[in-house]
Amino acid sequence: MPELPEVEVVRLGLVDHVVGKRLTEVTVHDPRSVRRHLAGPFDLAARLAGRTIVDARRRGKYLWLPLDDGDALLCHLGMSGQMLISTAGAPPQKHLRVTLALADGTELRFVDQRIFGGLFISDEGAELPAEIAHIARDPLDPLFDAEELDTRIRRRETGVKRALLDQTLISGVGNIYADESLWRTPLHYARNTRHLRRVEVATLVAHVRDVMTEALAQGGTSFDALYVNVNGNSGYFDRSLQAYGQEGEPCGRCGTPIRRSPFMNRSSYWCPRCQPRPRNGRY
DNA sequence: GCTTGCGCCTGAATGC
DNA sequence: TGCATTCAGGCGCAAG
Repeated sequence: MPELPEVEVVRLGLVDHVVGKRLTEVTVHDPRSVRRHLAGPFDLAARLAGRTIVDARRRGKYLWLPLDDGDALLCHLGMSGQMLISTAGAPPQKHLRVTLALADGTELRFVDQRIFGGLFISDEGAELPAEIAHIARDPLDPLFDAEELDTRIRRRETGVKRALLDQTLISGVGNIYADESLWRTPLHYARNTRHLRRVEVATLVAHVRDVMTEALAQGGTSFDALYVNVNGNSGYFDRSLQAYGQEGEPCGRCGTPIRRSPFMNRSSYWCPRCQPRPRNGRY
């Protein structure tokens, strides 16, 4: 599934393949993929036709394409979304949801098996769409403020992994990178944010940034010039994961079998020795 | 205001 | 073999 590094790879692909180009016709094949565009699929298509894409930007896992009229086309890939460049007339992909035809004869195609992602237009959203203004900066953003995060996270009364997944505190962190960063620090996912020490928060944030930077470096290598890549199989996951998905495997530090615990209707992977479960909520 | 949990989806994997 | 159930995940929003 696309996490921040994969989304950044997609953004770079969009810069290369669609920025500066004019949209000629937009076809919505499945209205569920534009459900966040409240005016409906026909309105979305009509407003995009004839517009020129002037940039490709990102905040956290959101992408947006500023248009020449000041509006922006927002995109979230969700769990399974892909942005593909095709030549017009190429056979449709199995889960093709929206086709955006470009004046040069190519097509930008939004393909999404599970429809957790989607497209919508933000009025006057070229600079920063209002719909995503609540999303915090991510750790790869030059203006990311680690001091501010430290203050806000330690004011919270919640588990540290919940905080990592809260996009209003820090964006771009999904379940996989949360587990990897907590393993590296190391911290148990249920540690109370209120009782974290400054150095623990600082170390955690440094590891989040490292994990993402490493994944970005490796994800970029699988990028194909004709394919705005986003299938999550960046190769990084196969080689480098220390915690996520490693249930029963020996911890890379101490050899203790990695454990899997239910967490927010999904899973958390952790080393019971390096990341001991807090007993009273403080530790 | 802050925190928590549900529902949206599909298809692979698992259970009976 | 075939049908039913479970699981995975990010995010918005309603409820607590």
